[in-house]
Amino acid sequence: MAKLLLVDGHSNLYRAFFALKTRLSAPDGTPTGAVYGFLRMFHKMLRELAPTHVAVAFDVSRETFRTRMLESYKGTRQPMPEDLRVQVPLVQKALELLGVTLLLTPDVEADDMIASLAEKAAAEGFEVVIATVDKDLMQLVRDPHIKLWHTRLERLLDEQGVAEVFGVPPGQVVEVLALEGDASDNIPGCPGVGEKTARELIRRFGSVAALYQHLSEVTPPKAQKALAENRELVELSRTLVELKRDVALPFALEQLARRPPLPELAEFYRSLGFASLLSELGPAPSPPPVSPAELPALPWGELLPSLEKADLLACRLVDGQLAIACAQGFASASAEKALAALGPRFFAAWCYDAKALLSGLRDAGVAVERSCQDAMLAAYVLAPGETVELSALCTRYRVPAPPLATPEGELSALLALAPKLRQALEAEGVVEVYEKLELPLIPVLEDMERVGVKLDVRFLAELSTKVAALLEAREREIFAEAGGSFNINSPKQLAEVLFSWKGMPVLRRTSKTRAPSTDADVLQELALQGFRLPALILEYRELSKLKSTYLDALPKQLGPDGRIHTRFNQAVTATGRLSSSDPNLQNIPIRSELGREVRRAFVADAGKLLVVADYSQIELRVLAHLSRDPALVSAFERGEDIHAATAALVFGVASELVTPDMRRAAKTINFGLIYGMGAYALSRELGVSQREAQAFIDAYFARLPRVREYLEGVKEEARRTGKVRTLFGRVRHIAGLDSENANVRGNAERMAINAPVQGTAADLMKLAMIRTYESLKAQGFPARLLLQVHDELVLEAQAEAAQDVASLVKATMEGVASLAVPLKADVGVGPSWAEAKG
DNA sequence: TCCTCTGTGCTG
DNA sequence: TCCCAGCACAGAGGAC
Repeated sequence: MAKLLLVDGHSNLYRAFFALKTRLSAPDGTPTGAVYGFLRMFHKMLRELAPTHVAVAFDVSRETFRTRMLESYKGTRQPMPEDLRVQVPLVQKALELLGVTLLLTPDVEADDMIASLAEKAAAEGFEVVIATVDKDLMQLVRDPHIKLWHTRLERLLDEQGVAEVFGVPPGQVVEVLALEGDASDNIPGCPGVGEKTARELIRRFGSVAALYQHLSEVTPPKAQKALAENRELVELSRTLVELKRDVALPFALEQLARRPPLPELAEFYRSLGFASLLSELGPAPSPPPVSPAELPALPWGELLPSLEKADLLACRLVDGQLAIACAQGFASASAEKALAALGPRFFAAWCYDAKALLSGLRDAGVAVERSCQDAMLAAYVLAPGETVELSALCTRYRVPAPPLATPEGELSALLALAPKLRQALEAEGVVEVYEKLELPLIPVLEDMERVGVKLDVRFLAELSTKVAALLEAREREIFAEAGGSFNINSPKQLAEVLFSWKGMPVLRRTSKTRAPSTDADVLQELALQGFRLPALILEYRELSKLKSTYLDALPKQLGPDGRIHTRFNQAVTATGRLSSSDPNLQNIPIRSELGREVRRAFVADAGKLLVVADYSQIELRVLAHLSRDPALVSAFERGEDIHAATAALVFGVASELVTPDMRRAAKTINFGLIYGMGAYALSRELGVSQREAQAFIDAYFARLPRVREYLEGVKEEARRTGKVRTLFGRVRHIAGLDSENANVRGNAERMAINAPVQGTAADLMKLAMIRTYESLKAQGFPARLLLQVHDELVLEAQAEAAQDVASLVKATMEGVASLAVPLKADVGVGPSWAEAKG
């Protein structure tokens, strides 16, 4: 297939210039940093994108039709720095020697030229890729045949990619830029409306025109006022950012076909001192830089017989179509058609990131209830905590990396990786974890992400206003006490105030830079010593954290449906847990009273209720099972308060004589065990001497000897094999167990102790989620899983069904495995997360 | 300008 | 010299 690469010369050259400023020059002293940076990037694109046609566009004059529309348009722009200007002819010469067509058209901006050319080529059946860092070119990705190679992110963006990176889909890029302006192009936008507001407003209203039709509904009031006052400027900005797509093209597209580099190129590179770029030119001076062997693109009907016979398939989504590859080549068809043709063989096909694939298929109107094979997850269970990037996998499993940014490149990499991954899963003994836990979890997580959780934004806004007032009051007190103003949020400035101005003692230094620490522990201690400022700072910090991370940040993540759609990442943690991001909903406050208020904002939709279920003491129960310690097991079997029971045991008193302090100490040791805590950490935690802490630990192990034996056994196994396993066979590789450095070794040992416990709990929860999801579906319950917070599940159910759902979830969680101790789950029902848990 | 690092703090 | 596993914020300073 013909593929046209259009390079925005201007933005890429500027970027290369600033990145490599003053760091390179030719033997004669001419600066060459920008030339080098540009060419290195250019060669990389040729390699990764493998285009058949290439052109690079440069601006040649500053006078264009736009300058006439806005006097200031580009008027205030700095002239090109001299050091950069002298490099332009060098870049152009190199490109010519590379056999690349230059587009230098007076009176037309390079962006307009690119726009016109891209649309023409797309109409003629080209795949078009535009290489730029400029935001305004993103508008062109509206056309499904046009994609954007973001040279900074080194990522190929399709329509969805633009939406991810820019915040709105390509069709709305112009609308957003009309509001926020574009500093690099001197587009004013609306003063007072920045990046965040602009994107939120367009997400809500859709366009500048619609925004002005509903101006009275615009919030915040500040934005409404700014928009009302700058209507003309906004509308002019909108005209300016819209690219011209009707520039006459004085040549045929075929003239842009790549030509072999000229023999003089090598000499030219040598004269500039670009030794490393010479290797890009290949062994001989003349052969064209052709990409490595690619899968041939074939019409669907032609590939189909091969697909039906093939024993290895790879797939991915391309523009809403499902592309399928086998050794003979690749082809794409509508998701529906492709899935119908594949039938159950889809489940054996390999993709990268199946959750994204399933989600895309669903967007394309096809709901698949089971996942296909996933190279990302296979790589994850093989080496959790390591990167699962596709290019890294190619290196790790020794398969040649094709141009991975292209669909055919990714598909051929998957075809090469799949057998290696399958073999490695078997060799490592993690096939079960992959097939029974990770793959079945994919549709569950996809559904949770899609459903999202409703947020009461008005409640958060009110709370934010209250906290803002409290913060201002605290700030005044702090400045009065400090005797001057400073940025309280800056640890550096705060340290200056506390330790230099006020002369308080430096209690601890940070580990990375040895700067005086100002963390909560230090402030707490200083407050205890009678200083007033640290106590105020502690209060300020709590409020500030709450406001910036939760009260103000969460509403910004709201989807158009009024719900928050977090991402549950399945291939991140080293222990097998999930993680949550964008936003992280696994760290919503609960420990402090004010923080807990945030959970009131997570609410059930009308007519529904939230059902919350959390495992009680899951990790300690896992430890009891793994160690089979009789005292621990029987305490759980009898359903005792586990911390009180261990306190009675360790302190040798009857259970009714356990004091709160004794229970607290036992609780700390119980938790500490799971983390491999030592006497030093325990002494700090309990506020006792290290000797006393050691005595506690000795007493603990004397009463619970099997726990000690288990922990020693895990360390021994880890030292012998370099890895540890969960009850379900999930593996974690651990380095450093034989290190000479006691610090490194201690860290490794603690990881070895913690991973099986934390990981087994994670496995149990994953299985419980899969079963809950299946049961709800099979029994037709009007309820959906929404969130997982490691040992807790949050569901939303029709109010009438909520109690039954609660019973089902509880039974499912408790019955997920039969351990040496019972599993216990507590459930609650309520209108909000806070109330359902209470 | 954007990106990365650092310190800090929230959760289980 | 802190106790495992995460993610996100603000500030500060350098740069593919």
